[in-house]
Amino acid sequence: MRIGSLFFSTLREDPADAEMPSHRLLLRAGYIRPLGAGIYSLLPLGMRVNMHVTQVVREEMNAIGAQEMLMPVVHPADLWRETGRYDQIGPEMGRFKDRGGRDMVLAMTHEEVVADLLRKLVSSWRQLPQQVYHFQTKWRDEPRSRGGLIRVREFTMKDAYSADRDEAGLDHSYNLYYHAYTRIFARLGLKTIAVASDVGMMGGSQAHEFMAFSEFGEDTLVICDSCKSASNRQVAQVRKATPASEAPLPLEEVATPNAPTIEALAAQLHIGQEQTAKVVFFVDREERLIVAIVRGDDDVEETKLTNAIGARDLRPAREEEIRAGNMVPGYASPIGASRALVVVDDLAAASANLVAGANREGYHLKNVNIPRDFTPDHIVDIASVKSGDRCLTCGDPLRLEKGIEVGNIFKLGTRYTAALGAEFLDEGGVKRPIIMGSYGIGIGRAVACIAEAHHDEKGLAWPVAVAPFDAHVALLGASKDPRVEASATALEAAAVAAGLELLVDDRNESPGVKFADAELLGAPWTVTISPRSIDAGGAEMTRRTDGERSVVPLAEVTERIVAAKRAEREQIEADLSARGFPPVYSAPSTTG
RNA sequence: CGGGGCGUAGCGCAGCUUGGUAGCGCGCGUCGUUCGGGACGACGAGGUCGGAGGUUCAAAUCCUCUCGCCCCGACCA
Repeated sequence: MRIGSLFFSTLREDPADAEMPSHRLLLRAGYIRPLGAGIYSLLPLGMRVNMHVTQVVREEMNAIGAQEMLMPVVHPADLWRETGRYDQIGPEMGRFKDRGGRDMVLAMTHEEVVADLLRKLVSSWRQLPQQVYHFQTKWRDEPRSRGGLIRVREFTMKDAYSADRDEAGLDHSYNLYYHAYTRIFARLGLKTIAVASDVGMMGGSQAHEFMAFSEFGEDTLVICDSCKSASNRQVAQVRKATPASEAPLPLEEVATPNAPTIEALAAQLHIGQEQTAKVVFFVDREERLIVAIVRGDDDVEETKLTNAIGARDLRPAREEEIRAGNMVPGYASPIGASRALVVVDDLAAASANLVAGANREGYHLKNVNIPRDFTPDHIVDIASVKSGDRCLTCGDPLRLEKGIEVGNIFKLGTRYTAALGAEFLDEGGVKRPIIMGSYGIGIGRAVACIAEAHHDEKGLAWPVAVAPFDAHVALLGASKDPRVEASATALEAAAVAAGLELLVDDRNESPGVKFADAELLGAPWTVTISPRSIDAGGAEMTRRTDGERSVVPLAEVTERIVAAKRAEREQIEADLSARGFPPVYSAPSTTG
C-alpha cells in the first residue's frame, strides 16, 4: 500500500477534547473518527488493527471448539419480554417500532437469541454441549461515553455462548473460556488479570472480568499477591478487623457545630474516624429510602449494597428525600427515623460506642451501639475495600490497582433457558433446562487498550500481532535517485511473497515529516530506503519499540521481519505454556 | 441525570468584556527552490461564527431558547 492512496489523514496537533493517550493517538494518527458521542468510524488503519484483533480472537475461539455464526442486531421486543429484560433494562436499550408498529430493540447482547435458537434446535442431551460465537454490533445507550474507543455506545463485541447439560459441563466450558481469554490477551500484548466480579444485569452464579491494567481504568482491582487471587472492588471481601470489646455506654448527645462531615466530626471530638458511623442515603427504583451505615473510616460499596438487599438502580438520595425520612443530612442516624430500609456494615455493627448523628442540626450522639439503639434490616458487608485492608484468605495486605475491563465470562445457569423454555431430554427421559454461559470481548476496547499499553510520546507502537502494517517504508530522495523507487518496488514484491504488508511513504515530503508519521502510525519497523542506505548496502531498519537501527541488504529485509514476528509469537507461546496455558486446553484451572 | 467546560475554515486557537470590514498558526492547491528528523518563497482556495428567536440603524459579540461535543460523579465489553 502506498501512503498516498491510504484513506486517512494525520493531525499535527493534538485534538483538543481527547484526554486518554489511546484516544488522542488513534485520532491523530488517522485510525478513527467520531461521528457522534460514543459513535466512531474505524478508518482503514483502525479497521486493519480491528481485523487483526478479531483474527486472534477467532483462532482462540475455534481452538476450544466454538463455532462462528452471526445473529441479528435488531430483535423483536417480544423475545426480550419473555425473559423480562425488556422491562428490567432501562434507557440504555435502544427501542423503536418497525413499519408495522411492532416493538423492536437494538441488540445489547445476545443471550435471548441464543436461548431462542437452543429451544428451536436442541431437544436431546446428545446435542450438548454446544458453543457458538459471533462478532456483532452492540448498541448500548451509555449515559456517558468517554475515552475514545474505551467506552462507546456502538461497538463490536465477540460474544460467545456455551450450552451444557449440567453444572459440571458449565464448569468445563467456563474453564475453556478462561483458558482461551488468557491466551487471547497475551497474544494481543495486553497484561491482564482475571478478577472475580459482579454478575450485574446478566445474572448467574459466577463471573470473572479480564482487566487490562491502566491508570485510566474505571475499575479498582483488589489483588492479593500471596494468594494470587484478585477481585473487582465491587465484590471484594476482606478480613475485617475485630473491634476492641467495650462495655456499651449510655447514649449521650453532644454539640458538634459545623461538623457535617466525618473529618470535621472526628477532628472536633478528637477521636479517630473509626469511632464514628458514616451514614449514606440511597433511593432504589421503587423510591424506597435506603440508609447505609459503615464505620467512619470506610466507604459504602454500592454494588455490595445493591446485591445485599436485592435492589435495582440505586441512586444517591436527594436532601428532601432524606428529610422525608425524619433525618437530618450531615447529622443523620436511623435513631428516630422512619420509613427507611437500614443496612449496616458488619464491622460497624460490631463496633461499640460509635458517634452518630442526632438528627438535629449541630448535634451528634455518643455511644451508639447497634442493635441496642436501632434495629437494622440487614447487617452485612457493604464496605468498600481500601488500601491497607487484609486478604480474607491469608490476612496479608491487599494491593489496589486500576484496570479496564476488556473481557468477561459469566456462568449464566438457567436464567434465560428456563424463561424461554429451552429444554432437553436427558438419558432418563427427564426434561431439563439447558445450562448457559456467556463470554464477551469488546474488540474496539481491546484495540484502545493495546494502544494504551503500547505507545510513547511520539506515537503508537503496535505489537506485531495487531499492527496495521508489518513495516512502514520511508523513501528518501526518490526524485533524485531512481535506485530508491526501484528498491521500493523490489521490496514490495518480496513482501507479497513473504505474506507481509507494507505501507510505503513515497510522498514528496521532507524526511522529518516521514519519520514523524512513521512513529505516529506505529508500525513495528520503519524501513528507510535512500541513496545513502543503498550506498551503505541496502535499507535501514529501525525497530519502533526501542529505536534499534541497522542497515541490512534489501533482500534480507522481509526475512528479518518474518523472523522477528515468529520470535515474538514463540516467546508469547513459551510464556503461556509456562503459565499453564498451552495452545490446546488441557486441564481445568480457574484459580486466580 | 447532577456538576464543570467548550462550539468561529479540515485541525489548534484569537476576536466577544466595550456591537460596526471575520483573523492567526498548521494543514490544503499551483509554481519554483529544497530533500536523513515536522524546509523556504510567491500566489491561492476555504467560514450560513452550532441552530432558532429577540434587542439594535447594525450581532461572532448583548438577551432568551435550543442542539451538539468534551471532562468529573451513578452503568458496562
